[in-house]
Amino acid sequence: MNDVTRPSGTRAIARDAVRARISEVAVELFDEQGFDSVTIEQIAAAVGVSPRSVHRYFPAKEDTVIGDPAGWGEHVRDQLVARPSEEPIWEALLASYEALLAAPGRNQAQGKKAMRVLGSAPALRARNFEKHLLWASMLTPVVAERLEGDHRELRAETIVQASLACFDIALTAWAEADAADSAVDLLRRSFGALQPTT
Amino acid sequence: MNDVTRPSGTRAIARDAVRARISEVAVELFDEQGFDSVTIEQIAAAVGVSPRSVHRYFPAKEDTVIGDPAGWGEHVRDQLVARPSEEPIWEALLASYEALLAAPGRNQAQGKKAMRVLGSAPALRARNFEKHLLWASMLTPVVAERLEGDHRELRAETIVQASLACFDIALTAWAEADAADSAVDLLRRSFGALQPTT
DNA sequence: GCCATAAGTGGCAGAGACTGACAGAACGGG
DNA sequence: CCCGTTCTGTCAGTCTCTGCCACTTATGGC
Repeated sequence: MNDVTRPSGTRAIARDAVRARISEVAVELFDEQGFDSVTIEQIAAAVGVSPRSVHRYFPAKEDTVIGDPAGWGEHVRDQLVARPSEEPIWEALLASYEALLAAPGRNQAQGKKAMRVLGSAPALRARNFEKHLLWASMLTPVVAERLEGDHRELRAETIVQASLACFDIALTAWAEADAADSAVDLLRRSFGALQPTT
Repeated sequence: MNDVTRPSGTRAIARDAVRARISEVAVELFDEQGFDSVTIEQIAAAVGVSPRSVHRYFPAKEDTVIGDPAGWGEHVRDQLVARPSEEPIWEALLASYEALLAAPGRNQAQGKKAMRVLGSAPALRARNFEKHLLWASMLTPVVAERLEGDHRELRAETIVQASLACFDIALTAWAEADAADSAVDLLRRSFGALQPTT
């Protein structure tokens, strides 16, 4: 996951570290006190930087939890493109998301806490949806390519959004459940509830 | 358009009228200048009320465009409950949304402008998604009631979210299209791209 | 018709998120 | 070691949103 930026430098490393630290502290505080009652000032004080710097790393308060949408979105898209073209689209999408869940750099415990916090505040869930829209714009062209018949664009959009909804539902259920089911199992189950028409 | 506030029940009438007027003016301004560059103060001045009052009618700036989520959500749920129980769930959901589109009080032209504005700003799209979450929480129990087999809750959640995605996609496409297709046609087409497994 | 009550409104003060500008500190390359 | 780049903190400011209080006005009981 660490795309150690080529420009050999202590600076880039330090920046990533500070960024990760802010995110970590923020999620911790949100989990304890609730998203709304934690101020940027508190986060900054806990980390040991100025409030201005927190805003430099994360444009919006919600981004401290969401992370970098574009990076993971590209990951999913690349997985999807790599799937064999004769594979049904729904299975290809499922496999792509599974690959994301299995990707390195996804700390299970911390990821679960982040998901739990993410579900606690409407503002966060809404911001998370923005990420989904970004992913949708990346995935829809790939899906449309594979479809046949009329209205490919609209159908592709529908299928992609539905798959993202499955992804979101599975992760939400996983974060709330008592660890009885794995995220992958929930994802497969959610995908199993729908089927694109041919 | 300007209702004289003469008869009995002046307060309730005036309240609804002011609320509608604020929403109308706000959407108009957002469409002209963009959501972010219009301030509450401008809206208040254009309507002829104080900024404080605008916030009294609409807790958040985005709500001037979104409207009242709970009211329409109940409308959809009531429609769904009223559908015959032997009807396939996917058809029942489609019929419920169709009834919403045909409901009185949905001005076609103004609705289209609102949808266009709604798609223009991330903050608005996010807020719209919160409406979807509210609707989902109302519809999921009804859908779960109709399902059979295992994992009813998760499957119901998946089906409801997918249907809401269809609803959103159809309206977005309708607002952007050159009026070639009606909203109902687009909705049916989007629903047609998916099918819940039995 | 008169008056007490409740509802609605406006103005004020303040918290909090976010932004731009600028000066100083830390770091990396030469 | 020096200089330019990068990062950071401070300051000032905008805007959304929320209590609070005083004032106006419609409503209902008499």
